[in-house]
Amino acid sequence: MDRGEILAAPKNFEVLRELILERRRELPKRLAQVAAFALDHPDEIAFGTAASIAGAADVQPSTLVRFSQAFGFDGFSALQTVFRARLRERNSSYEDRLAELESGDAAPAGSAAILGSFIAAAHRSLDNLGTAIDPKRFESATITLASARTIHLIARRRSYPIATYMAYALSQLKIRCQIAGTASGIDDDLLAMADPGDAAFAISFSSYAPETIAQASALAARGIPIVSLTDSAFSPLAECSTVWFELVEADHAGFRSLSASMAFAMALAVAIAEERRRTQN
Amino acid sequence: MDRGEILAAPKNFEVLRELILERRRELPKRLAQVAAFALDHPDEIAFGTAASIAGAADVQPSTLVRFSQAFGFDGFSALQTVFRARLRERNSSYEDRLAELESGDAAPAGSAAILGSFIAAAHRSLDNLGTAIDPKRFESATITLASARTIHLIARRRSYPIATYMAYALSQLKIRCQIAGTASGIDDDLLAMADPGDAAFAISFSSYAPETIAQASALAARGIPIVSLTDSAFSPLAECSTVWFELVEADHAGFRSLSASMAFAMALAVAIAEERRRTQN
DNA sequence: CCGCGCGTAGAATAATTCTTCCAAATTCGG
DNA sequence: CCGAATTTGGAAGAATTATTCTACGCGCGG
Repeated sequence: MDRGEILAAPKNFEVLRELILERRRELPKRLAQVAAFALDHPDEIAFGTAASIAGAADVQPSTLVRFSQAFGFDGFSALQTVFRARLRERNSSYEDRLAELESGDAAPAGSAAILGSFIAAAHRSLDNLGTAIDPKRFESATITLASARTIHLIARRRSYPIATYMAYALSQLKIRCQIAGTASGIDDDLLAMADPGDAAFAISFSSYAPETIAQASALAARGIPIVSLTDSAFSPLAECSTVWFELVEADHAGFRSLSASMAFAMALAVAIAEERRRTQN
Repeated sequence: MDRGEILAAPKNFEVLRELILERRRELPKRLAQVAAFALDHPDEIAFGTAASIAGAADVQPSTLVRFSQAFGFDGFSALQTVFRARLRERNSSYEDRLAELESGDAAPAGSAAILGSFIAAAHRSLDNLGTAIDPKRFESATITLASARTIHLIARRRSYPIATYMAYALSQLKIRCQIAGTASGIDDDLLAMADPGDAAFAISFSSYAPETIAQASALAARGIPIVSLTDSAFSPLAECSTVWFELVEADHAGFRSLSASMAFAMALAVAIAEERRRTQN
């Protein structure tokens, strides 16, 4: 059996893929059959059971095990793990870079690795943003906010920078807005003056700031439409919102940047401006 | 057991998700816990085993089965199938969607297209960030700021949100910082108290805010090291800085989001904390 | 034409994983 | 404060799934 191949099992899908392509010709018939199937239907491998995959590829389950072992895996399950990992991290290229940076004993100094991680995390967040946001809801949020006389921005702590940015962008776009979250005392008074012709955009993540929730639901109770950005469908913000979006920022060691949220915020601001231009002219 | 719920198990993830959201209030504690976990970590459910998921969600495996049955499934496996199907679909259409987004103003409705453009722009910005930042300079910036007693954050207008975010992050990391840019009058006084043991991080883009430049150069003149983030080597900020970084955010129709800057800011904050931890312990 | 070796199928076995069940704990209504 | 109903934890068992093993078939060289 040992033709000198102590090849370590690749733990990265791309590498495995290359390896399979490379060795495809020299494999025996049934193993080649498995190889072809694996590259053509990676999802099937990721999710199926040995029996179901064997059926689909028209081989015996044991052939799958032998195939796996031929590539250095312990058994079929180990190989399957690689196929699953690929689906988990759905943007493989960025993920690779991250892995390189983190495992890189070429040791690009500590801080550079941290930067790399945050870049990778931001890429992931953006990908997630693209798939997680329902265009229709985005459209409807846009319309809601575009038809408001004044847009109230509600955010604290980690979300606060997003609100300040939107305040800046909206002002530039000549859209009236009012930011809550500065000097605690004044906020509530300002929000008390909000009338039903207004609308609010609230942002709150993770350990939800009580003031944000309180202010948002107070406005909601008075019939003011709320659009919100949060990180869980269970967020208390979601409850009182007319339209809400779930956005989970990927993290590096627990620290999250706001890259995707910023892209979202900016897109929303510009979309609102577009909508206004369209309807008012 | 039957409280009249002969509800058919949803076969499609979206429907299931809605159903979970709808019924979450009336669920008992542990089942609610599972519900939250399921919606927050759908991938985990898709891939894990009952035992591993139960561990992650901090419940018993049997609770997962009960949860599944409460939603009309035969058992946990049946529910898991729905989560897997979702990943499969998403993954297959993922390349398509990305292609749509990047090919620019293609099809999707107005506001969704805007969001897509901003996402694509943010991706480009991040790529650019990865290649444009010199690891050595990043390292040196980290060290400079890590050895400061207090870090002064200087930013206005469009850059201001970055400063507020860093202020938040640094506080969380127990690093003393002082933000300039709030009430104009006070800023200069606060900065006047800065001593040579401090350092500053200044951010300014494009049409450089005069106050930012003025404050940065005033500090520089007093021998306080300045790290800066700007968008051109010719920026007036670069002149008076000890270390500076050039970061150009890609734009959509002239509007820029701050995605890459946010990733940079967060990385810098964490790198500073790491550096402090390393040198002080 | 015969024997040798590699590859394969299929069943038996071993391991893992899901499900069921019941006692203990909790909650809710009286 | 008590009792009934519901929910929960945990472990035993049922089912599924992966792996191993042995015998058979096929091709190749002697």
